[in-house]
Amino acid sequence: MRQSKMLLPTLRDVPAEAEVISHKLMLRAGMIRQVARGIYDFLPLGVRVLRKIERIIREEMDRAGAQEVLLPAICPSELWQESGRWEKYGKELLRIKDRNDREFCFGPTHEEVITDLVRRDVRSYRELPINLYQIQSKFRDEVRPRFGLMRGREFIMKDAYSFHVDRADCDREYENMFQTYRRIFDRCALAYRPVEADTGAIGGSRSHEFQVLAESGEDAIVSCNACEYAANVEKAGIGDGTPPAAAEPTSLVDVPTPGQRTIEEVSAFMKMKPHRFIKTLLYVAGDTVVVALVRGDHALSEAKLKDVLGTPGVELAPESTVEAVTGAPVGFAGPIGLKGKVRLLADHALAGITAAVSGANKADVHVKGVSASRDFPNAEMVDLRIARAGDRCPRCEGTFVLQRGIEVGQVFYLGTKYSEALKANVLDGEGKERVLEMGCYGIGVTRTIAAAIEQNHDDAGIIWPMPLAPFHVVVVPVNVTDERMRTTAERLYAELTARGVEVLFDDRDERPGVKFKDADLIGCPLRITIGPRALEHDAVELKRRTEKAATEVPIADVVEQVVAIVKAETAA
RNA sequence: CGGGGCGUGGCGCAGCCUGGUAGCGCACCUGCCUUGGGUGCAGGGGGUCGGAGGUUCGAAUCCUCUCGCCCCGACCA
Repeated sequence: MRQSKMLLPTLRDVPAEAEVISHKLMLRAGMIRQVARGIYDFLPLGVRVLRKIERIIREEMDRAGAQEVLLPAICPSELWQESGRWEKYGKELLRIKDRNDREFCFGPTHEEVITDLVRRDVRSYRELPINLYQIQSKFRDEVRPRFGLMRGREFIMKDAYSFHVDRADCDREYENMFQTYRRIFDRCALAYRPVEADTGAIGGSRSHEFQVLAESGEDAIVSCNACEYAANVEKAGIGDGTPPAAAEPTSLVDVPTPGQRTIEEVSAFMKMKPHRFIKTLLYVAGDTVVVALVRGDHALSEAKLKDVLGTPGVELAPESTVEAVTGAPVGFAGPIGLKGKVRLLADHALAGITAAVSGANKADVHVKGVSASRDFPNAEMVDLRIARAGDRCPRCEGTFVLQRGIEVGQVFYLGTKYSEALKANVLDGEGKERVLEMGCYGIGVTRTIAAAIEQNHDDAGIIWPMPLAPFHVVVVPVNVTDERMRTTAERLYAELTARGVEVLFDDRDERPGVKFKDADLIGCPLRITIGPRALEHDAVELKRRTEKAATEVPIADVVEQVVAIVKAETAA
């Protein structure tokens, strides 16, 4: 591609809208432009990178035995009514009506549509297993789109859905997809970790996220410093900590704490460390009220609470419920003397705690001397808290380190959640109807681009790994008005292109400095510079984007060298 | 949805407090110069100051409403 002809508007200044590095660099490099909140144009350079990732995904999904389909972006509400998600998905579902007032949504994910397809066209166990995938724009009317491509309202996703006659086969495919995802992200040259994850709104029972490690990541993950265990903090199992020193229960004493509601406030007011407190949180799950206790310095994981309760979701109880159950305004709840039948759950870290402080279920009063065994013996002891650095690994003697990650992919074991709702059955070998077991597997394609840049850049710009690079090499004649430089560059451009190398040819009549700055910003892995110095000995300069210095290569050899490097670094 | 901030040529900004008819850098166009890390000189084009209403002789500037965008908290690929 000739740069003089390419729509490649690089920017010297960073548009004010951008905050994180990937967003800034994509704007500056002329890859994307914002059209509306969370909605972007892809310019030619951006599209080239997008296609690279898509290609890797297609190759690996096909290799894994999946088949590509293309489902509609616009989905009829009826299917979503059938699964129950028309109501449940909430405002994130971008809804529209056609001219006849019939309701549709722009698909945020496609379990309903694919399950509908399969229930209509797959009748026999002999046609299974089947894994269908697509690469398509998805729409989620996010509360808070952010960070450019990291969280858009329209974004490109690879989504795959597999269907099986039994659990064992679905498990097999889960593993197959897990390994396929490893290959995909390995080929994208990303530093990532698969971590155990919550199943979220999509539903299901087993899930891993693929997290690209990056400071700017929105997710917090913990990984064991001794074994392979890694998980999202909201999901991570926590091994047994040191039990609190056994102490004789002390008697309960009310402490007036006027207006002190949060742990921080009461802790400061009473001059006691937060870990001596019991945080009492009221949740509603469906129509039952649950009281959850965690230690004052810990945070409750709603994902874990949800799992423990086996409900699709939990919400903090409204003020009126808190007052009805505790008899006190919000801020003074405690485990002692709750009214009515409520389910009481306590985090493991509270087992055996003595001389703790909690709310007294009276306005402006806390109580000290609380003892777990004496004062809430009926509480179910469960894992409720968000993991932190230093927590004990559930699998070994190691401890957790905390990292931030960008979730670029997730695999789910879905089970029969959708097949049951949509009545997707097949006949098995005995002629009996079986509800299909399902798995689903997503990759945020556009988010992967952002993640790749977060991980591969320097002060001058992007540093593409070869497999994702929009061009393998940029050819820069220092001065196009010089006859020999120009013709040499033209020749190399033609020869490299003929050999299958993707070349950006900077044929613009610009100063060398401008060209070098743009080349660094765009970040092609290789640069060939054609200038007077090397040309004197019939050579050009070959430089890697990762390196400062160039090496002189005879003109006669440079094509072979570049071809060899590109081949080596794009090998599947 | 709550809290904070910002809307002035393509991008980055000044001007607003203290009303007087729009400016700077970059980019863009023309010409000459220059050609190894965002070159120099000269000339030039481009802006309903986010929108609507109001105050005023006069509004980018003051007031009201509204729309958009960004950041911080509850969601997810």
